[in-house]
Amino acid sequence: MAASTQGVRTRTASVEVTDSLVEAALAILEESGLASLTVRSVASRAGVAPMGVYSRFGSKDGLLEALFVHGFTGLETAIEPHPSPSPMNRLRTGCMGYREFAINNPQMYHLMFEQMMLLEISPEAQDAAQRTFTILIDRVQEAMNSGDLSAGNSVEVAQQLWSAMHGAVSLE
Amino acid sequence: MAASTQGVRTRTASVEVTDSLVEAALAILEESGLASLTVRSVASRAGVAPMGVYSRFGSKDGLLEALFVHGFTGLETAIEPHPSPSPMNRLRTGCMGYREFAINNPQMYHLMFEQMMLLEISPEAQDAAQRTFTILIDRVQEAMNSGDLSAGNSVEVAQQLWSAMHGAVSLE
DNA sequence: CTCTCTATAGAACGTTGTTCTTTACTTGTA
DNA sequence: TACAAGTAAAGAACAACGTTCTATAGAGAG
Repeated sequence: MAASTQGVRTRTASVEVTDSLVEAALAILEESGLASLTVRSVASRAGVAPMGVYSRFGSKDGLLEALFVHGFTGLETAIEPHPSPSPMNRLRTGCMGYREFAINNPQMYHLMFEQMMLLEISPEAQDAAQRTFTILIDRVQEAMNSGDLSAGNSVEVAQQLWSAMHGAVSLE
Repeated sequence: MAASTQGVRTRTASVEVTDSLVEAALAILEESGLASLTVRSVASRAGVAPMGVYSRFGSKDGLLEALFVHGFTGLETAIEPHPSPSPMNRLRTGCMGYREFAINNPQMYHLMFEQMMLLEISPEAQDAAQRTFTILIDRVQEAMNSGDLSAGNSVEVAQQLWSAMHGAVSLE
């Protein structure tokens, strides 16, 4: 912030505090669950006052949204399939990566779809989710092009695939 | 309660207060969402003190669980298909009833799967959910018996069907 | 009619998200 | 180097939540 009115870059104290807060929140989320993720607990673990959360993220929801984006970034790399010559194989390993992510980060996975459903999410957060979904669409399209998957609307098929995966891991 | 030690049935004041609380909670849930469903707001709307919720349901979670059961009872009748000679038709109308229930009672639908995922639910509440799921299994089995659906494990197929439906309406 | 017991109303407690105020530090200037 | 100015953080404070406590009113038994 500040940066004053000049072009001079002001060293704004501790930029890494933002990362500390996110890290602390992630740790608490996976260790103790969403119920224990309070503004006070996160700030305390990060070594700052609760006010810090509001300076950086505006509100608790802002912090949750940062976690949301972080989660989708992680999911994006998780569904990045192993390099394989077979498009169908790439699609399969991507789906398995999705399942593993959900199983290994249950709290985070739950938070992500929690937010997606009931909290209105910012455009940039929506971008993060869309980007991940696009990867799935690309994999489906590849499989269709190679003939491994019968041709059709790749977006719709990807949607159904996501639906099925989400439903399956939720029940699991 | 009490009912004293004798067999004499004591008229315990107002049994219908329990129903009033559930009704008030349902109204607030659909009108204003889960965030507005506080112990105070429910008790106030039902015309009793907050303590009433704890006398009847033990806690707020107890009240939510009562709503959970109520919701599954409603879902059960919603997926009860139109009488039709075709098993496949009955399965389809049941699935459409499921979707309509979710769309017409979004808050309730969300609450039901919210609870199912993160709150440990009592055996009787689990029964209510199981009973609903059993109906779906029966429909699938019927369709399999008639040959409309290729034979297989009806439970697994029903699970996949539910997963797909849940995923679809969640994204929708 | 009186006594006893139960269930309720209403206040109170601890914790939450959020805001306010004071303090201390960083930063640009003389 | 010393000083003025502005910002960010610390910690108290506030409203609302779930929950508990306590005193009271009201229903049944004798």
